Amino acid sequence: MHIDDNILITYGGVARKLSKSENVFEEGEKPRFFYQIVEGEIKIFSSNIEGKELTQAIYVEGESFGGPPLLLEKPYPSTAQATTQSVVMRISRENFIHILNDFPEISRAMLYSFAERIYEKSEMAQVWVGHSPEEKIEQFLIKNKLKNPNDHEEENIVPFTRQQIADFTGLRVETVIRTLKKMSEIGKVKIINHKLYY
Amino acid sequence: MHIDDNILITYGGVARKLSKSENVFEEGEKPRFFYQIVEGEIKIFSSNIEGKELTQAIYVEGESFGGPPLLLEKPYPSTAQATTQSVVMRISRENFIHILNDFPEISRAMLYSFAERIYEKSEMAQVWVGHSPEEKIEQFLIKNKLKNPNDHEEENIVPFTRQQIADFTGLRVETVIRTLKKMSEIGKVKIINHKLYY
DNA sequence: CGGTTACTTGACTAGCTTCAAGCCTTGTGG
DNA sequence: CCACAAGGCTTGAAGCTAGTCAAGTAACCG
Repeated sequence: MHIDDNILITYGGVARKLSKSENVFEEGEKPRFFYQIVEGEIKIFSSNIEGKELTQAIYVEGESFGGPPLLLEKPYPSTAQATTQSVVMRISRENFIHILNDFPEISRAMLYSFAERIYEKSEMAQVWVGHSPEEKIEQFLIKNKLKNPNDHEEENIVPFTRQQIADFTGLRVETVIRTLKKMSEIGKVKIINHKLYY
Repeated sequence: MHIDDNILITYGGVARKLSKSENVFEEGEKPRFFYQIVEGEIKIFSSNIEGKELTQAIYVEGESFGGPPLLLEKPYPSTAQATTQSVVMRISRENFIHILNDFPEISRAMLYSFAERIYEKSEMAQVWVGHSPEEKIEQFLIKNKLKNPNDHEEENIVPFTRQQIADFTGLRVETVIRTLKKMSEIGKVKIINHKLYY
């Protein structure tokens, strides 16, 4: 889902710069804006009382986020945080709805984009059904590989740290490390100089 | 999300009766139809190799399901199964898209319905973040209570079997039973005559 | 009232988490 | 260009606890 920047600006869109680790919005807050990433990377996560995080998604340049809670006017179920210095454009709920009304094709694109997100989240369940760490990690790697269809020919570097894999799968770093080691021994992944290939 | 039955019929909708435990579609299949429940209850779940199931959602009369994979033309990530004798109406992808084009208000309602489903799935993550069984079960019960806003005054019966709670939370029945017992001892839930109140 | 489904309990085990400590890699500033 | 800081990775040992298996008991439905 990507709305042309010019349209956003016409409807009152304002760009804002975020430093690394800065939050765009936080779990529990009431939504006020629609956000689209101009530059950088935004991570969506929820956390429990002990501070453990579960990463729900990572969005990059051109993608939008926070739409569903905004439309429904329900508090954010998760926090959005810049993982790197970023620039996001934001626009009020009111104007966002004007755009949906004025541009049926954007409305339609949004429907497909939401469908995509539901589909991804269902797939994510596959990661969570897996009872062994190996199953979870493998599902995660598979899901991720499918997202980069150019790369299906050979093993490619996995652009995640062990901690990120842990946050996505709900495992501990140490478990991820030990499991990946085991997986590399049986040839399911390659680890060269600490870098992970799948 | 509910489309008027007459509209569905006008666009070639056909009703089909399902016995208990019969599948509407299965994980991996290619979607061909849009489904809406006329009567009964449909459970959506994914399973791993060992046959363990994770329930993703339960839909009832008037609700539709299977939309996202159909729109995206991607294989079903989960299986849909009647939990009780049911009747579902189905309509081809082509005609479903005609409806979306012919009725902008249905298209809009669908967008909000998808937003709702994304929101619910994000909330569901809260269930999975919880590392202790107690945390998971409590999150599940909270989520469920919020869905019945009429019932917020006192403790109400929980309309799920322990097995269903287990399938939703990814725990084992025995663990659910033992945890609920513990929770009833500290007053978080009530168990009267094997029935659960929260 | 008989059969089926749901619930319960106990004992045991595997393996994930936790804690603690140390190593490697990368980027930055002098 | 080098040194050092910071973040990421790795390892070991020990404990906890959810899962498993097995064997019941209780409730519900026709």
